[in-house]
Amino acid sequence: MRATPKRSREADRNPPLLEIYRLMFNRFGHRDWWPGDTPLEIIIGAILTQNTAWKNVEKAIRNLKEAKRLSLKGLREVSERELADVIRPSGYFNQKAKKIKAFLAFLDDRYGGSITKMKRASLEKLRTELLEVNGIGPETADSILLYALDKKVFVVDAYTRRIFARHFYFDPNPGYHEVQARFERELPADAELFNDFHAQIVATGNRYCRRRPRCEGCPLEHLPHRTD
DNA sequence: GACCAGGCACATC
DNA sequence: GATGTGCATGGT
Repeated sequence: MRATPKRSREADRNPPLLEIYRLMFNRFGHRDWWPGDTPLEIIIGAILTQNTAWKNVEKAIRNLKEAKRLSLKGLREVSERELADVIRPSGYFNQKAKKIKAFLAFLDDRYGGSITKMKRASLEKLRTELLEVNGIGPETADSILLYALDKKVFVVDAYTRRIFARHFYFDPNPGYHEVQARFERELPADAELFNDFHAQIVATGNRYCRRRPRCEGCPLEHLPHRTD
């Protein structure tokens, strides 16, 4: 018999994940995510927000709209160079221009340039395909699947890992799949819940659980947490 | 002026 | 499999 790690005693007292959702929801209200009007805008936003403050993404999206490039046609016709210039405020603009172009090539190649057609494919098939697109990793793929294509996946981001590791749901620096699997196992399989829960986590993370946590006023302030 | 943000690919060990 | 590095703007 192996010695029980110290963490598990804390972990055993953790409220169920749904209770955490309720705490956040009571604090922030329904978040009405993703902040974007069309599936395409959501997909572009998911790429632009990689390791970037959303404020900067908003500027880049505004630029795209003003340049009339936030459409499949507009994005196909713009050069990678010009696209990079338009999305400059979002940072990593050369990389991200390449990534957007890679997504478009994928969409045109596999789904005849139709997001509607893409939507009809299965979650598993789409996830595998998206991960093969250069510049789309697990979080971006899952954000696209959940928020643009209405697929039932739980999106894990830096805040999800940080907040829930901090409150003993995981060891420090848990893997993406480990976290995702637990949320999907323990929560009711409900796309609307997955949608709003992730949004609540971002709201909480943005305000209270950045790399240097500011726990005062956090909806989870009263729960046990690591202090390192 | 340092630190950080809703990641990802690629190199190296 | 874990760990390190480049990518880059703009807010605190």
